[in-house]
Amino acid sequence: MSAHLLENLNPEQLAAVTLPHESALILAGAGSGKTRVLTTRMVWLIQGGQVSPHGILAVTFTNKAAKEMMTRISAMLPINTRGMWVGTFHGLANRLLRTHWREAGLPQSFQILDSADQLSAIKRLMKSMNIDSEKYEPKKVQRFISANKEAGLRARDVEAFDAYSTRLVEIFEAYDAQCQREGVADFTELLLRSYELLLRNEPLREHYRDRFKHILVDEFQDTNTLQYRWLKLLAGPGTALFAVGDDDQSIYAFRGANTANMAEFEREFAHGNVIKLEQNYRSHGHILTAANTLIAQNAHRLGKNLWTAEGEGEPIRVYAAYSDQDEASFVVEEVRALNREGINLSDMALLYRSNAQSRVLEHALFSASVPYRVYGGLRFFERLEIKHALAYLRLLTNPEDDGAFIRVVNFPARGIGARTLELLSAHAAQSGASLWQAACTASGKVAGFAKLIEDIKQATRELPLAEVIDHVIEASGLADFYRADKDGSERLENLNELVNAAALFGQEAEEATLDSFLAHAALEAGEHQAGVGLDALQLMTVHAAKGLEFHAVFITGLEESLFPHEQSTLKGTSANEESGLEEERRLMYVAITRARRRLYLSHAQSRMLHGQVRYGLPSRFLDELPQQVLSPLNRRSGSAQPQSFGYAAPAVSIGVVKNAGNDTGYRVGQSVAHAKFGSGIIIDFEGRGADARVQVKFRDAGTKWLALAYANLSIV
DNA sequence: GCGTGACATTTTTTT
DNA sequence: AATGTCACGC
Repeated sequence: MSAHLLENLNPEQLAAVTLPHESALILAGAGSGKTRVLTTRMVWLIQGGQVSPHGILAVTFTNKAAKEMMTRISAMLPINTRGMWVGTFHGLANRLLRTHWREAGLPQSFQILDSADQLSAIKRLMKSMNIDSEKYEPKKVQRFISANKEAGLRARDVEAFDAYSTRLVEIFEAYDAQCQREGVADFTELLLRSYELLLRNEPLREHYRDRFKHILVDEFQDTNTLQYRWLKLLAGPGTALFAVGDDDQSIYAFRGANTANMAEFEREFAHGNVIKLEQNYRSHGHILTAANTLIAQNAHRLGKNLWTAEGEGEPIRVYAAYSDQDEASFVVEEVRALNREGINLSDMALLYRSNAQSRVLEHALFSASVPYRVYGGLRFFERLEIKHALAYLRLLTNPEDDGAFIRVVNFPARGIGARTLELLSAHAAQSGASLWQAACTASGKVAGFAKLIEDIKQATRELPLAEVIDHVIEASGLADFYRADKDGSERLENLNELVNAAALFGQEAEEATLDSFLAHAALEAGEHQAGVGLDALQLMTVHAAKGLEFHAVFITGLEESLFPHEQSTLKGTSANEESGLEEERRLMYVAITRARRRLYLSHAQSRMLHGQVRYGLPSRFLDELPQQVLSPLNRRSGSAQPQSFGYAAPAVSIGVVKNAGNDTGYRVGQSVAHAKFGSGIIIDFEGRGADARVQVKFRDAGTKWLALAYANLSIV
């Protein structure tokens, strides 16, 4: 074994990498070398002859993480890594189902529905069941179905307690039946179906249990109930489960991630075999102190404190802006200054809680000609024109796919409207056939469509993948449609890009069939964006920043109801409120720990939200940080603007400033303090003189109307 | 069957 | 503000 493999590992990392063949839980803090430990262990196991690449299963959450893992392993190991099962939960589940489709009760060419496909399938189903979509919102139905499947439950396992939930369960059941009929599986179905397959098929289960001597899981804190069960089922008595995670970075509870899995795993598998990686190699001292102090205020933790051998570094800069625009221009100036000092734009990140906040920031960056790149948003395979092209392809390989049929039967327009389709689906339902089968016996325009698909099928029979797609785009009329559309050139380019993607896939994939390409498109909606090489400022939500690091990080919009987000704490029971706030705090923790050297925190007194000016109080998270590592920034000197934190008139740009009478000295947007209710901000007023009343939004006491004559508000 | 305007609806996101 | 959804009229 090459000796340098284990060089430069600290004692804890070394212990984790060289653990014997036992299950273990690795609590790996932010920046503690988690991925390195994971990949080094795999290489160590293989090089030491303890296991063949064939006997390893490694699971991640994102394709990016899986790819990263593979790249690192290939760099360390000169062997063929093909036989290794490294991938996302969904990717691996798909692999199982493709191999054992018959046993799993699926057609060989089953197709994968992404969330949007799933939603339209639900809408279609509800229409056919005559269900009022006002009373049962399709999105809620989708959440209901997904949440149950993620908990490992089928419709028959769900207990209904009233008329409403009874109906929901009925829809759930009908939805699964429809998917089965059409030969499609949604994301969660991949997991649930492969779980059930292994559960019921003992020989198969034993085969895989025997095969996988080591199962390694990344980002374990993000697993949901079903994923954990899936892992437990695959792990036999001779399997060592190696789970790496950080409960403090669990930020996906809102979509089913179950933090309790970590504690449960410790009890069920690790049996005290727990290693904590607490040395942080990323951030300077003050930044870590801030992160540690903040997260210590969460009650539900496994407990862990990061430390660094680096110095304290610079203080954390806090900027109180008058408005969102002021905040944006502050960021622009700082970014430019740092860039002049030699920091690459790509080594700086601009983070926000929700996507809607990027607009103002983008505008300011654009006006100042600072190159930037926004992550998130519409992914390549989710674009409309791509979805259409893929639907044609799906129909070719799986004619039972009614969702694909509906999507393309009249796009581009062929004069097949709602009425015609209604008749067709009634006809199909009557004879228990798919829309495609019904179309084959139809006449008129529908028959023309059926012939078109048949012709394409004939013409592409012998063609390689990329040419199939090229032919489909032309023959379907998609290309002509976008050529005729004056705004269609970008969409045409994307369709071209799809052909390129297929060509690339043909070169790289083990088997470049149409089915595998379609699965690839559904499972890896990936970062197909151009301009990666350019030096540009990185804009993204805090969620999207997890796993990344930057020299300088700006966390913007640190205001109550924005971050922590009001939706996260408002609804539900007090227990939900508590856990919601804790998740927001973990989110803030993730944001802070992205920074290596420099961290900026900013909040704005006023902000445009939903087309209205809103006044917000500074986030409670700012108060929860140790004040000695913070350095409040004032507006650059020489400015005509007032300089203190809260005591300032809103910037001119936010519109009309109401004055509560010219004699009171109070105005909308002003920070005030009340003896009993604490600090707050004035959001409205009425009356004048002795009758004047103001509406104050208090940090902790809610929103109240107060008479100025009695309230004795002090200006903060 | 198709285009247009009124209307609601705004967290976070991967697969 | 901006975007998507839906009903209505041609």
